[in-house]
Amino acid sequence: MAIERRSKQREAIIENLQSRYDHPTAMELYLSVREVIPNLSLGTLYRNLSQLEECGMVLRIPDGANDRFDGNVNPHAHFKCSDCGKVYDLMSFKNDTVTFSDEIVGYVTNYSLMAFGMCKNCNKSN
Amino acid sequence: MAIERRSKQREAIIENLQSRYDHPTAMELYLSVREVIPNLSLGTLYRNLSQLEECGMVLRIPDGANDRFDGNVNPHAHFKCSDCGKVYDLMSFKNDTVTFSDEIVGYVTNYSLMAFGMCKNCNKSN
DNA sequence: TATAATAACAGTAATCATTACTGATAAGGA
DNA sequence: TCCTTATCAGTAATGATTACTGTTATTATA
Repeated sequence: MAIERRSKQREAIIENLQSRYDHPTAMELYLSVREVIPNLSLGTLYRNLSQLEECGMVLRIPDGANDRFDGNVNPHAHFKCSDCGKVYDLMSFKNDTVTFSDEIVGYVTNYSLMAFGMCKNCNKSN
Repeated sequence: MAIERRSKQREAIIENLQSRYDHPTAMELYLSVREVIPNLSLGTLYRNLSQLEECGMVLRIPDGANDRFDGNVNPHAHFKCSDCGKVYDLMSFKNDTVTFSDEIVGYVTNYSLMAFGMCKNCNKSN
């Protein structure tokens, strides 16, 4: 269902997400938004994240069973540390070195690139 | 734990995976391998997939809560149809058109690139 | 500004892929 | 052949996400 009304819960969620540069999981975001709206429901958070993703205001970063969310909706690459699990924005490759702004954030050992769209078969039948 | 002994279950799993070019989920693979080993346990499949991934014989393709598996361990890009959910190998981009071998498989509307490795902080402390 | 329709909410139960556990089986070295 | 223990089958537990139910609050209209 599309967004039809405003709610302070949704506005707190998007505001929180746009004010940070880490890539919180649903639970991390939940705990953070609860500091502003203490009785925010987890179901409400999930529902709003899905709505906001659908209307292009939030980017979902697939990360196993624990997706992450990003207020920066320009599609851009990410780097996940296999050791601590943190997810960084990834701006450029240079050999095996990842550069973000002017700072090296880590060393790539593997990657996963998934493109989304519509395959030829489905395009034909629709 | 590393692999130390052979088992017909594990061999059936890797053989099945290497003989196909779709990208089965754990359940799809389970149902397929059960045609050879009817009493294969789902837990055994998951345990072996994790072991095989760890020792580099199987590639895990992150796909939400429903990961997919690939017997082709050369890291390579994938294309997922948002309509039918099928996952194709993706060999090259050309404008918005995806080409696999000589055949167009679909039209890209979005993508997700996640690089894995070790971040600077963890690299320092290890 | 009041009223009414219903989107959105809080709280909670259900779902479902995956992981962990337990006792049995079998690989492979001595 | 015997023994150690990796691996197994079967099943219970976990945990993120989704669905459901009754309540609240947004917003169009009178």
